[in-house]
Amino acid sequence: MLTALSAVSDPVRIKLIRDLAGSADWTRSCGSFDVPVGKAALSHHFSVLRGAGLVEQRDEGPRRVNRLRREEFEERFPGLLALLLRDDGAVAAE
Amino acid sequence: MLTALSAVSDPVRIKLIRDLAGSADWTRSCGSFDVPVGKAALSHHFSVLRGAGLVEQRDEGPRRVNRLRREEFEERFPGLLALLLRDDGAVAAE
DNA sequence: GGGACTGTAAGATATCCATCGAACACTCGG
DNA sequence: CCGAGTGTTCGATGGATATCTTACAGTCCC
Repeated sequence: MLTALSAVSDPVRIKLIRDLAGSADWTRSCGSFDVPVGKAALSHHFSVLRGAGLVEQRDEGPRRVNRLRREEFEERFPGLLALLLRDDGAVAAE
Repeated sequence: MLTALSAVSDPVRIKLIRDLAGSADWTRSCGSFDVPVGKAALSHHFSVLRGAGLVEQRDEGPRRVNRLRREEFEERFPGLLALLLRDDGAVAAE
């Protein structure tokens, strides 16, 4: 539980989750997100999201594509994903 | 939103919230919680919870008593408080 | 096979934050 | 007024973590 809450307490990771939520499963490679960090940090953030059970990854040729684990996450932490996806703009405002 | 999520990503603060949820409003002074930190750190944690809008404080003679702002917090972050109060033991397990 | 591209791993740095100890402000009861 | 009790503030410290740079491991295409 602390793992999930910490994973979700980062502006970069929230943006990743939101972008991922707005795309179909397995359509977004790691490099396709517009976040202001280098690829090493990005890789780290995906690792954290994976560790929290929020994101699943799969190799597809040279790229690694992602999927938001909606159902699994909802079962373990009911309402948390919905909370993150609502209220757009609240992140940047703080 | 990040403020609230960060506030809630700490084992000491989660314990405070849960203990507070199990008590009537304005019945718990700051020193009445069984957490393994000194009073300076405890004061800091209450400050964070206050800043996140989760807790309200009031002076009552020499003591400072607390109240969980259930309705207000539920309105701003639907489902988050319920998530924290459910699944006892999940914090210690991580 | 040699580049281009994508992502990870390792090491270094820097910042944030949880904690503590000590000093201070306040209230109450002798 | 003084001491006990309660909580805050300040400065310092240590640990976690977000970030970068560089180097490496893949895959694909020419």
